Amino acid sequence: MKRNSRLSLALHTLAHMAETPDDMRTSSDIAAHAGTNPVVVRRVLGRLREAGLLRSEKGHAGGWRLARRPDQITLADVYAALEERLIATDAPRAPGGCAVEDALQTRITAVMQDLEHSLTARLSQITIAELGGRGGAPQCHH
Amino acid sequence: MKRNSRLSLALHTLAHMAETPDDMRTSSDIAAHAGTNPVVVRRVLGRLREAGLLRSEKGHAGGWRLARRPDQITLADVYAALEERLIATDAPRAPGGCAVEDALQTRITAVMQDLEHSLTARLSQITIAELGGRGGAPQCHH
DNA sequence: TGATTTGTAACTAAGAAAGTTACGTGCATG
DNA sequence: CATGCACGTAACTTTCTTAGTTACAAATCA
Repeated sequence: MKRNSRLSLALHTLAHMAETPDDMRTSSDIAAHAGTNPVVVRRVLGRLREAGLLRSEKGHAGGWRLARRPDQITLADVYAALEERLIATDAPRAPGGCAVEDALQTRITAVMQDLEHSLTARLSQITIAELGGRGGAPQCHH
Repeated sequence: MKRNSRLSLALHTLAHMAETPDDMRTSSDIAAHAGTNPVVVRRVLGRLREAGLLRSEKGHAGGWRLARRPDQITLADVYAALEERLIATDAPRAPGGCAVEDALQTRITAVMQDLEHSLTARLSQITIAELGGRGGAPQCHH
């Protein structure tokens, strides 16, 4: 895994959970399934828990489970939870430069933010239930 | 500069060029203006040249100039020229796994591609002429 | 010819993120 | 209560990407 790997891991895991929401999964299971490390899984899923998308339990029968119904979790929730900024650029410089440059920077930033908003608007229309296959797409079992 | 720095550099440079399309600019000038290195500038702008957005000339009075009118260059052109994939994830694994996993991967990939298409559709509606300020926005000179 | 500028290769530096190890905390069960 | 299991997290290493830098050949024009 290389690019967008946190988002990819989160999406795969959530989609799986959406299929069987009652199963408790351990980070080891998830890691094995995703071909990665349990600690990496806990790091990523930890963010989703902080955002209220997942619940985790310690101890003997512990593990991870959805905190809401699958059709109540959108991709925008996931995107926000991971705090990824796919589009936004960072401000290249302090605004002390020339006026032309500042105006240009302002316009570019505005465009970027607009694009980011379009993206999240679209993400908010897709739930992990649809991703998991329970949303009209052909369905299959283990 | 850190994130999306190639895109940011390209956008700033093109926007500036859109304001005064007849000026020939050297990579040194552009680098100084952008707070970076001439070689980096040539690397980024080289991609834009390969995509037919810019022309460069060697020698004494050489430099860089737009290859088309500013209102004929869209942000989608720039995005494509830089071959950035803001959204797409790479395929996490070979498709030899279980059927459920493959179906899920297919669905996630489809969503990603859909998002990428939405993005480029939006990008194609914005020209660098608008970015530069000649598209209805308040205008200013050096 | 000589100054100037692009084109590019080769290398170094810096940063981000995954992977790994280790260990503390909490919980269920025998 | 003791044990085993699973999360939570810190600290470190590894890997990858990309910017930065140096160097030099090729091209252009006064």
